[in-house]
Amino acid sequence: MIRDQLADAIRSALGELGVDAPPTVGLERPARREHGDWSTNVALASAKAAGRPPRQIAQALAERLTVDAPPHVDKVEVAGPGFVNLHLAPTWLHEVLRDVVDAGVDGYARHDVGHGRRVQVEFVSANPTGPIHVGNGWFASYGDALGRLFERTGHEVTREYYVNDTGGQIRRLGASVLARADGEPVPEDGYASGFVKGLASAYEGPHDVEEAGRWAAGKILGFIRHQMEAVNISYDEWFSQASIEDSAAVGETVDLLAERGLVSERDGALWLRTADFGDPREERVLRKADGDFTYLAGDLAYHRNKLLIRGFDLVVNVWGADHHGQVASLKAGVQALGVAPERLEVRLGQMISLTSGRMSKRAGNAVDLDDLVDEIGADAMRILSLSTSIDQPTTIDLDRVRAESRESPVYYVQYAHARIASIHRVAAERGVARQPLADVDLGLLVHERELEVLRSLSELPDVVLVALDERAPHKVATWVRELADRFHGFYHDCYVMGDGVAPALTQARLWLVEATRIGLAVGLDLLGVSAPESM
RNA sequence: GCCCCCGUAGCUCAGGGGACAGAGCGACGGACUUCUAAUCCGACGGUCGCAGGUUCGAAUCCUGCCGGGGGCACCA
Repeated sequence: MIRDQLADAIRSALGELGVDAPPTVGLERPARREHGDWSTNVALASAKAAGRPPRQIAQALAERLTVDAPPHVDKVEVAGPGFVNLHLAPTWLHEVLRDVVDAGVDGYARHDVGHGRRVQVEFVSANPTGPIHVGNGWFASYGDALGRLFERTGHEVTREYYVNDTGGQIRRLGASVLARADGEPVPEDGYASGFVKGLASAYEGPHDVEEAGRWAAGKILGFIRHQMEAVNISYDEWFSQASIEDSAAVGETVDLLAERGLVSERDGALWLRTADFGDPREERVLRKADGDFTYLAGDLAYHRNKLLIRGFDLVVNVWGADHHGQVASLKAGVQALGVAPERLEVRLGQMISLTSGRMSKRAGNAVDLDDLVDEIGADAMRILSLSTSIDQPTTIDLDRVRAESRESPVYYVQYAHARIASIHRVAAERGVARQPLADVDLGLLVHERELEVLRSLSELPDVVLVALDERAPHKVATWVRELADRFHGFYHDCYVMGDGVAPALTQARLWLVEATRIGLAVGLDLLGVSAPESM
């Protein structure tokens, strides 16, 4: 990789100058073209320790790198307070093209930082009391895309939906179904949605809230699964909460905590001491005075199952910010079970609301995910939800989303892919076969539009790693848009085939186009968006 | 009261120590006899909420304040 070569060269040049290099040599791609292809701030960073002015170090470094130039470097300049800017010959980008083509869709920007570690991503996990809504869909895209990033970086991923199929929730659902079936109004705390009403008319089981609730939850879950598949999401596991709570798992988990000497009884309740594990509260209740376990106890049993029984190396829970209050006690409880804290991550997504107000099933102002998908399509929905950080509270203006759906950024990117497919088709029609890459003169690719495309492609491996580290799949969306942007510019200014394009240039450009196709395909796949051959 | 997130162009958002702050949409003006105009090009548009601080350098980090959202149960 070019960066390593440059970093090594800089490090050894600094050594010859008697300057201690910082542990990592800061090398970045400047935002401005005139600042070169790569730029280093080592002179600025090491000035203080070296006791020399940064520009003086930069000057000496630039001279060394000019005399003993690393591969592709053809001009070195000192700029600003002490940056050393490296201007590279286009050959470095031609190597990028080869890297992309050699690796292909399967291999380019694939990393093995995970070393096969088993990661579970749990997301959505909305109660099966009705179809999931657009807000849930936002986190669904996020969780799935995060899983894709983990997969591409050498992790083994399990996508999981935790199904609340137990307790009061289910009884309220059952009571709502029975009330509807009897033609009575649903209870105050019930579910009055049209979906439940529709289910009720089909219910033929016994007049029992538990039975009716379980039946309805199963039906609803089937629908949720369908909603998820409609946005290209497939779960590996639908984990039943009842399977935890109806088993001895909760009691066992509490016993385990007791064995560790962290549990005490007071006022008829059982308390877990959590203060030592980063919880701002001293203690949390595990078993209420009425003998029932708390939600926390059940959740700890579930997480014991994830982390100690199934033994995932890393568990990532994607939650809405309205569950913020659960984080500290859960993390503390998991540590109390003896699990290293870094094995459990909770990503809180800020609230998604509609211009008409916060979405709520109870309030009845939620818009079902599948309704929006029917209108704008799954790909537009995914790009829309994956274009912004989950730290950003989002307000969706549905009228606007509908109105703008035809101009969705997704089409911009997909169109680039379709154009490429079209070029390949036309080339085949005209009998223009691509020669083996080794026989093609990539040195002909010197147009600024061509180089811009290649610069974007060179960034993808870094983008993937940063997106992974920051759990920020939207960075992939930003990148893929930029690649498409540069490709459209190339497409406009640089004909691949046609009058006045020499056969050798056609060959080089066909490979550039192919490399772009690979980049777009990788980026779109990471987002779970389709890459059409034509539009 | 305490905790988390956010405040960047008219709107929706990127950028989250680096050199003159970006994109889409909206509004303005151009470009199709070639591989898809779902495209391209140009111009317009900003006290990066406010005030201090750290730094060679702050939209970015720290502190305080203002504004918005969320959370602080023997509920799930």
